[in-house]
Amino acid sequence: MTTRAGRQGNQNVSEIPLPALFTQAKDVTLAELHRRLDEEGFEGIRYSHGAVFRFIDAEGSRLTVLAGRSGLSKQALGEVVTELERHGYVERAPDPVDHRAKIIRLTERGKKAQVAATRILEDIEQRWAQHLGRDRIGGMRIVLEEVVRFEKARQGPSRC
Amino acid sequence: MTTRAGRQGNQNVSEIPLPALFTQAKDVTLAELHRRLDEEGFEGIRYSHGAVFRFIDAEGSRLTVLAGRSGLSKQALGEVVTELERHGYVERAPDPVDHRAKIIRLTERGKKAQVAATRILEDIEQRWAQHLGRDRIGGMRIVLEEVVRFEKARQGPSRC
DNA sequence: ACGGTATTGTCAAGTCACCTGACGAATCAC
DNA sequence: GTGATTCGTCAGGTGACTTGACAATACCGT
Repeated sequence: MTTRAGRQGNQNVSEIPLPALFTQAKDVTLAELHRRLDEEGFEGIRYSHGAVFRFIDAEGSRLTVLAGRSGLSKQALGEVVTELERHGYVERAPDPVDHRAKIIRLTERGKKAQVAATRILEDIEQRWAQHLGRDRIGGMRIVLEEVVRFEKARQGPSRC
Repeated sequence: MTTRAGRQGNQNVSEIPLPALFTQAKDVTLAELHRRLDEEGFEGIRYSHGAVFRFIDAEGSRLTVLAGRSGLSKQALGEVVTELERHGYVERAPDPVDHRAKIIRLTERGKKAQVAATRILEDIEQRWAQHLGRDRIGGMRIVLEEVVRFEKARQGPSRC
């Protein structure tokens, strides 16, 4: 039995809507990334943790800075940091200059996880390139970035 | 030529991770879709409602069928249906054959919203095509679909 | 006709990824 | 030095899901 719906009087059933297509692409990529991270011993890493791994500075960053860069609220990011701290990927150190602030820093384990995640994502992209064409995957990346930039420019101007 | 960064081992910031890229593409598309639906008088439509609009049959569908097609649990889908019912997009009618089941059917308003959503998404894609190249957008779509199929084939066999 | 099993949809409760509002502590601006 | 601002946390809420339990109904073999 086919899992396809296909009985709707409309012809283009195979035309999967754009948001669904993007979501599926994200989901399969993330599933593979997390599966392989887990495989390598980096357990408990979830989607939202990327906000830290992606934006943290080598010498550590303040929570507020991380929140700003990731676009999350500082409360949300604080929770993510607590979670990562519990798993041993980051640590909170008091800022010697500003006693209100704490500096969030990757532990050794955190740095290794960061490197592993980058490597796995590159590997996934390379495998796609091998099977579906290097120029086609590269083109997809570029067009996606342009699409995002284009739509943000269209929607953004209202934002102050 | 363009501002592209070669992968020379330099940790250039412009290499946005794939999951983030897909998520951003989804977000800007969905923002535009919902903004324009709202503009046309179709209010209260949210992301999860697509599970109904995408998979419902013209003559109506059972909740269980919709859940199966969308991949959601029937509880989750039931909640979505209740929400859409409250906004007047769908209605629950008892199945005359099977008294356990209820048939979920689009109202006139629901059908108009469905048509509008399809039209808006086509329009968004066409505008991208005009500004960024028809073949490039078409290519992105095809490659994305292949990527999803490829990854699902890779991940799928181990499941179940 | 009857008892066992499978199916339909709903209720309850929990998880994850966010959000806003309120707040004490520390720093900055004048 | 007093007031305003900034830093991170606590409390509580929402949206989009999940699993488990359940009554009502339908199906099936005897």
